[in-house]
Amino acid sequence: MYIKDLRLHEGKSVTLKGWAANKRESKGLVFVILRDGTGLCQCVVDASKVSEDTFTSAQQISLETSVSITGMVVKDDRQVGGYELQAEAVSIIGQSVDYPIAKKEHGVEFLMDHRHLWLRSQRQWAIMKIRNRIIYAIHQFFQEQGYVQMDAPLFTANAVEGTSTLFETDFYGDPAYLSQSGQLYGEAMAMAMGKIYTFGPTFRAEKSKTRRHLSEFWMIEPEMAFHDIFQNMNVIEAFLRHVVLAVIADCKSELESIGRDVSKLEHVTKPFPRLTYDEAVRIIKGEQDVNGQNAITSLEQELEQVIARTKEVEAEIAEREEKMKVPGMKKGEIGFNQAKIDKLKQELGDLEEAQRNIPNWLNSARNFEYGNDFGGSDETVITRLFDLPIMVYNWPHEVKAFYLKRDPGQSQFARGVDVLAPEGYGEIVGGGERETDLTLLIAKINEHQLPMDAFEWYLDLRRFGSVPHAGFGLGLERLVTWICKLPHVRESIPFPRMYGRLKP
RNA sequence: UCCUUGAUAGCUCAGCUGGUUAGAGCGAGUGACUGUUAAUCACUAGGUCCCUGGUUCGAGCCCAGGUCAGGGAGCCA
Repeated sequence: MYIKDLRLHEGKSVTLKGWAANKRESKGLVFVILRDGTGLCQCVVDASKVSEDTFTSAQQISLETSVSITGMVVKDDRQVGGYELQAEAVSIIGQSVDYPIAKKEHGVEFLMDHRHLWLRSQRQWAIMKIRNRIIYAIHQFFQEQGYVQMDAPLFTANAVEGTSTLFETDFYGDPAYLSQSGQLYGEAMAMAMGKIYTFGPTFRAEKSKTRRHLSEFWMIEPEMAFHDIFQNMNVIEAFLRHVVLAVIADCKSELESIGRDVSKLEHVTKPFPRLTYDEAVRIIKGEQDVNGQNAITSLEQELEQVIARTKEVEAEIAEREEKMKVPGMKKGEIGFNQAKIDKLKQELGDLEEAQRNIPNWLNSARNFEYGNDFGGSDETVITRLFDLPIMVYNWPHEVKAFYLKRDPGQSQFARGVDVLAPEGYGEIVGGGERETDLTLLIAKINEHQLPMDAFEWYLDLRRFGSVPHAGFGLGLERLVTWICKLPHVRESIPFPRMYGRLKP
């Protein structure tokens, strides 16, 4: 019997098994908020209605103790799930002594050290439910479109992209590297199946400490034979739309409980803007407006707003601190003011952070040099102007991977495409059409100083029935982060692995 | 690797220009209360002020070096 099904059993006696998410006690009454993975339910234990043993057990329940409670299902609109259990019998399954995560705000480091327990809290629970729905939607989309799922190897002999970001391991005495991408293997399989997608972990040893980076993340990499870059963009757009709409349809309450504004996500029903690199650069530098908005001036306005808000927050903190100095304030009121001040101080810290960052971003946008790849701040600057994902294609070939096809008309460009998520989230997809010209490919491998013998098998794909093909890679955690509007990727995966974090 | 901010009770933090015995709220424990939603109220316990060295009559506070963490850059999905 699960909490989500209580409404089917109104007026009947049922048994729930779960964990105590909260407990309150009065004389002769114990209130337990039970959590079973499907929802929350308040259970009321009344001393006058149950045996002495049952009541003693109820009193012994502490935070996160696991229990089995039998009782009558009663409708009660005051409750979270709309129902309440009036207990008849209570038995403790496993005690929980001094549960570390209190009903209170905690710092990042403390929560990350207790990730194995943090996952039980409501917000993390909701995020993981959404992650699960996203994963299911991804498989649904590709399976329904006739793609074959394939697993690429995780041990590899060579780098796909830069060599500086590889984790080296010992493979029977020889160096082997944890995979940065399954794409080259995906291309091989696409020549067997037509359309494939990989779905697995990838590893990057980047010493990055930002809100967007993990050392271990899950990547979805579709590859389609007989597709060019424009068909590729069609697939990306249909795919992202399908996933977002599936989450909106099936995870309404989860999105609501984490405070996500669903109307912002609903914009994905509109066609995704497709910009060339040249256009995108003009927008970043403020030379071209988007819907009457200018990248540079709107960022300057934001900086002004941040400064104004900082003054407001500082004034409110000072005012509340002054009030608290006056003697005779009630204890409850002191607590209330203290909580407010703590919140405001946190906001103040974020605002000060923004005041340090925005001028740097403005500088980097104003001085953007044509021909460079976009940095994190450039992505933020441009995506703030849009309310749905944008696709940027035709990049200078020097800044992109060796396997991307040169544009036949303009050989300075490679047919790569990046998808940037809105609301400042940045790159979630990178992909493009693959180079089919054997000579150009060999030249590129040499140019990137990659070991030719490691790529002989890949070159075979061009020697034996080469066809135009394209594909892309989607970072699952970045997608989850955007859809949930999380402040950091670390909350988008059950146990994040990142620079400086290997436990728990 | 670089820039930047920080480390004080189990947790979140305050601690003035260096000054005697380091504080609050929450949590925990005990007690009161028959319907609570982070319940409320009273009392109690709880500290190697991150580490090492220095300046000083005196260091939680100043200086130097280190460790760990937050944010950002580079790199990337």
